[in-house]
Amino acid sequence: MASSTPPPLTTTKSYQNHHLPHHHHNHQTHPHNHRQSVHHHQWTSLKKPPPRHAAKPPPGPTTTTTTSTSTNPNFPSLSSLPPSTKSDLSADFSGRRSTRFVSKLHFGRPKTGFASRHTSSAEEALHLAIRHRSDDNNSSHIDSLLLNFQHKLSGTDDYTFLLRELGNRGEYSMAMRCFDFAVRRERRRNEQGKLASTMISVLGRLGKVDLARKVFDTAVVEGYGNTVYAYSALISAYAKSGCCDESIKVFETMKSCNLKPNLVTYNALIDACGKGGAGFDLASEIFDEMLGNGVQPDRITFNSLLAVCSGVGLWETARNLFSEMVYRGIEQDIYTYNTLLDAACSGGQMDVAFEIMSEMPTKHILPNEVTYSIMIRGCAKAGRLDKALSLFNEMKFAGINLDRVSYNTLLAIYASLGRFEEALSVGNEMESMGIKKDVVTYNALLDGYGKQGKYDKVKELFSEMKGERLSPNLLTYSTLISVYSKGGLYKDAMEVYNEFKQKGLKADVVFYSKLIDALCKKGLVESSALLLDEMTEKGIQPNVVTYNSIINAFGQSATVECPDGIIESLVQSSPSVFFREENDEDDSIIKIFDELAAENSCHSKQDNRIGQEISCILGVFQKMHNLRIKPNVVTFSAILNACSRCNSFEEASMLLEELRLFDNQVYGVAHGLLMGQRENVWMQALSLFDEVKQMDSSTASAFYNALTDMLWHFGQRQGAQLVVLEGKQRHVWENTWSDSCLDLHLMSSGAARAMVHAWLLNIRSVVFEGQELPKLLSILTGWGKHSKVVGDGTLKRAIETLLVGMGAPFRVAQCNIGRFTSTGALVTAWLRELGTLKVLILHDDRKYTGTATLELRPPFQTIPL
DNA sequence: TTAGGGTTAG
Repeated sequence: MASSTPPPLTTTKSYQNHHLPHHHHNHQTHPHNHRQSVHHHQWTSLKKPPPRHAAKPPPGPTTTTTTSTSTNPNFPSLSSLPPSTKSDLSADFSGRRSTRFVSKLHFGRPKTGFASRHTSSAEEALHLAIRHRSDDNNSSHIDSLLLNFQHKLSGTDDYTFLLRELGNRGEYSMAMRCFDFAVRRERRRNEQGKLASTMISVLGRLGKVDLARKVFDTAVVEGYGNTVYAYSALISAYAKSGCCDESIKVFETMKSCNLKPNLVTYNALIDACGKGGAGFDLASEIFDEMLGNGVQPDRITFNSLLAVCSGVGLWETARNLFSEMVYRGIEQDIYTYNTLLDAACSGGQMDVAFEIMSEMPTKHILPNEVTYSIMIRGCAKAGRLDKALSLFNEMKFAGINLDRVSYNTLLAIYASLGRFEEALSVGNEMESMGIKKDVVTYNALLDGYGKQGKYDKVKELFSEMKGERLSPNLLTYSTLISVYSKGGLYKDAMEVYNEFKQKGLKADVVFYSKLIDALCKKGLVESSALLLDEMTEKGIQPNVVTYNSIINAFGQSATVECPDGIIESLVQSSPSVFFREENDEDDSIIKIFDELAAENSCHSKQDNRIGQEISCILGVFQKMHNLRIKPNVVTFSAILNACSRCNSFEEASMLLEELRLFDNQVYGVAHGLLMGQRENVWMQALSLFDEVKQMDSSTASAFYNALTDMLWHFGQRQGAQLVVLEGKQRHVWENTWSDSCLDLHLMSSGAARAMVHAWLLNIRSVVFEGQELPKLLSILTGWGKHSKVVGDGTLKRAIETLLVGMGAPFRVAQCNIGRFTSTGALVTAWLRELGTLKVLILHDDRKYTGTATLELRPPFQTIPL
């Protein structure tokens, strides 16, 4: 799979990992083969090595460089784990689906399971503090309460109990007052230090990392903060807020103060890698450093490493880590299993996930509500909604109560399907169980109704939410702004945006990406480019999602030149170094909405903005490359979709050819198939298809849809059919066909049309083998690829045209306008007609004959669309 | 010091 063409214009190697073959070293002297004693249990060294050692040759080198194996023979470095993926493609192409980490964290998880040595007076004080809390955020009553109790409370244990319990109830300002009170009355530094670490930990748990930092800084200045505990607590606080860089800075400071990091410190750091999305390499380095310093990893270390894998989509690595745990005699717990399951689910390995889940009871670890949430979400993402819903029943049957997350998950599934009655009834059940709807619940409903264009309902829910005194958050606002923009309700979008600003909330990359996407979908590339500038100036780096949205906007119509300035601004190589101060005059979002709302009201010709040449994509791609934003499979699909919207074969083929310089495997396949060089690229194509199969079903089907659409569009119809059959064979679309039914829903029109031909040919061979066809034959189109959009019958119309053009006897079913039916007898008769085979067999317009000549098939063979 | 939910690209 090595590239025949070197990447261009580049000093970095960011694309080369697409081409690197794996190094299968066969070193007999690999450290794994020489493991001897194991620190946990003597007997583990007698056990068989884990299957990976038996089944695979010793793994090749990885990126980390370390000498820890020599300093710690008990615990080899993780760099001896097998490669994280067998893929020849880079992990970037397959991509992690989420680019936001911080908001995925949920703060306020109560601290449980610690043995507290507090007195009953402390409990009494807590109950009084809670009972008398006021709604207006005024926590001053706790001061007098503490004064009353100070003689009954017996030292640090009581105060740390109060801090933790107030923290568990979200009462951080009361906790802060309690902390100030306790520190003031304490003279012993080490006791003050304990209070400070507890306070930092409590604040970190609640996501108040800036406040935690203040407590820490004060503690250091006042001479009781320079402890491993305080540093570890601060590292953990940054970890919980997803601030990996900050965690590492604190860690470095800690070392420069000659404090020796311990197991908790290292675990918190690895946790920070997971939550901050730092990638496995960094976590692995920290792990190695830990070993080098003689700190032995434990269950939590491995659980946190697993979480890193799950976050960045390294399923294979997660599996290997799990084996490593077993091999090392480190016991697994429910966290281990849930995290492993999460890694499997996000790696699209649902079957494996179910297998793992079924093994849990044999290890005496019973699935809990977290396990079920993970599995349900995995099923839902993989498009197995029936399975997701049945898991809820299984869960109830197993006597596991649905909690807030489970209810919200279930509700979100229904809302995303537009099944609002069921969504609302889940909401009611949830409330009847004493769980109030929260921001997440409302965000799911707003998104669901918004996607269906039910704007009145959106407005109603938004005010209902505020009526419940729930505070809309960043996601609420970005959902609403995107919904309104896509619906062309720019005035509403602007109002929501103003409210968002008044709240003092800060936009992030997802906020901008979502808005850019919405504007791109309206063909407003110019405005999108403006926003791209603005976000960069604000110090918010666009990511692959942002650019994918922009790429999607190209080729919407191939008639208009790129407006002056757009490309320059999209492609300019150096983003502004100076961050802009925020003020309204400078706010592009307001300007844009203002203008659009005005145009809207005088019915201006906004559609004229649509239409960019797809050759511009090359510039955008180059810009991504310069910014080291790695294109992924969605970028690929977006580019192919742009090609399908372009009528110029030359432009499309040139674009793909140029893109080969960036990634020869991926774009080489697309280009080769387009040019009719099937024999040359088919092996590469098959391995690309195998890679895509590893992704979740919607990503995979988007890939096949885009590729077949493009091939069909440019007349490479036999090629399109071969591709679509590969997709079918890999179960990209579920239950595609039987002798009696062809299900085309979730397919693009190109994929669907190629599939109809293939299915009819298959049926024909059934007939010619002398078998009888079923009495009734159906072709289902659903609502096409955008099946969530009510009333979008593009696919249905394309299939109808195709069937009529072939003279096939299928007709729209009376009871279901998305279904074409015919009788077996009629279809048999038609298939036996002389001319039928000819219209069924697809041809390619272009065949590559080894030289640069094109072989065009004669026009009389043309099959009508 | 460890696990699950909301958002973006198709």
